[in-house]
Amino acid sequence: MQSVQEVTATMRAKGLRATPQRQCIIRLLQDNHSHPTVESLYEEALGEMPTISQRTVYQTVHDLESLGEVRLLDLGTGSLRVEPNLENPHHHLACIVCGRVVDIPVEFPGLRVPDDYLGGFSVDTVEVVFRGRCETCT
Amino acid sequence: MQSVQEVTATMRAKGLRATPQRQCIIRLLQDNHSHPTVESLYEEALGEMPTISQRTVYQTVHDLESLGEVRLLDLGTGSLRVEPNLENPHHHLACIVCGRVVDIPVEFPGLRVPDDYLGGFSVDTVEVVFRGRCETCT
DNA sequence: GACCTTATCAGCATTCATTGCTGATAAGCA
DNA sequence: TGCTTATCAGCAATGAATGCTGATAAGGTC
Repeated sequence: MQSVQEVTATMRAKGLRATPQRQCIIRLLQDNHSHPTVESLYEEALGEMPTISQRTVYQTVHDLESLGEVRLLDLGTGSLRVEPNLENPHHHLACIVCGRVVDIPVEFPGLRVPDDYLGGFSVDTVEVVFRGRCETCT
Repeated sequence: MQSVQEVTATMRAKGLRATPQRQCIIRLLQDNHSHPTVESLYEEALGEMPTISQRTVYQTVHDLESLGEVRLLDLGTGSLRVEPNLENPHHHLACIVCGRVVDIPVEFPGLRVPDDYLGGFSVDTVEVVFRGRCETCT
């Protein structure tokens, strides 16, 4: 995602208000490669804004998705995860025990649906998920 | 998955009881390529067994997973989907609108995590999900 | 800087998928 | 046929996510 200044500018350009709550969440997502859940984002935000509500975090994260600043991942870990790193295309490696997710910044050429199997589908995205156990969960 | 007879034999061998409810669900899954949700399986089962409970369907489906007869997929469509086709390795194409899932029986060579990025992870499975819109949802 | 309009917020209730729990039932063995 | 005990039905409970509403404050205007 872009810098806090750029994102807030984009929000204002779209008629959205750059509230302290939103700026706080945007700040917490800067250079964040931990794929946080909304819950963990919320808990971090509580440190800076003791009255922020979980609802606001959900809303903000969805707003940021609409603006194209983050992606919301469902990797089967039970809850939504926020992915602010859209600049470098990559795939994911997820721990089936603790839910930790790390980026695999590799492109796999030839990863497309053969025409025979398309059956009228129009494909937008390809997602590769490697699953296993991380070092501490082995 | 194997035939109804084979699966029930496997269950008995493992000390599980082959109840009519379980046999009904196993039958509904035979040659089923629709990736049904538990809810839809339950509704189909109600036609044959009007008193079966959703809870039983959940339990049975998990039991079948433990026996290695089915896989339970979370493709981000909001609910669990049952995959009885484990014989032919394949990936998935999912409609982001209606949740329909079809198999893509293609293997992609070279789909592995480069050692540089493993970081102590031991990888068990690779899953490729193509997302888009199916013909009727376009 | 003060004012006003209205998007946003906090907090709570609600939904939906899934799992926990318990007395009653029936599968499969002797 | 009878007995033991896994399984079932039905309901309550959990957890993630969303809907709702009065109160609040962001940001443009004067």
